[in-house]
Amino acid sequence: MKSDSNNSFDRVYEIVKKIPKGKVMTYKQVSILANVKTPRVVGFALHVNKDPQNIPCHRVVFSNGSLTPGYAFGGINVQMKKLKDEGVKFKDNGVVDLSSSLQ
DNA sequence: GTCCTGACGAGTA
DNA sequence: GTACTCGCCAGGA
Repeated sequence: MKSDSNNSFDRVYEIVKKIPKGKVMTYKQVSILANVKTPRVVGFALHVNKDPQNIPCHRVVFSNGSLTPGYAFGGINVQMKKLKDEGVKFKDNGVVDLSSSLQ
């Protein structure tokens, strides 16, 4: 029957799960790779993520490098801490340095 | 079956 | 340079 990545949501999960450690991806990038029309679906997919332990939502950031405001794991500070711990570089404004961390 | 909301992005004023 | 609005899709009530 249908494969795992047959739905847009599953595709988003596949992409996010494939983000390497120390790297981040923007909602737009995920939406394009997942073949979704709007990045909004990506955010919604992560919001209803069924495998938060396998889906590093903290590696998905805004196209401007900002972190997710509604981080479901604890908050932006936790998200930032995790990303820093993985080797992701941050700028002085508290946003991810996409120039070095963008997948 | 229908309406509203929602973790965004880009364009325009 | 900043702020606001519009468009898009999917899920839940």
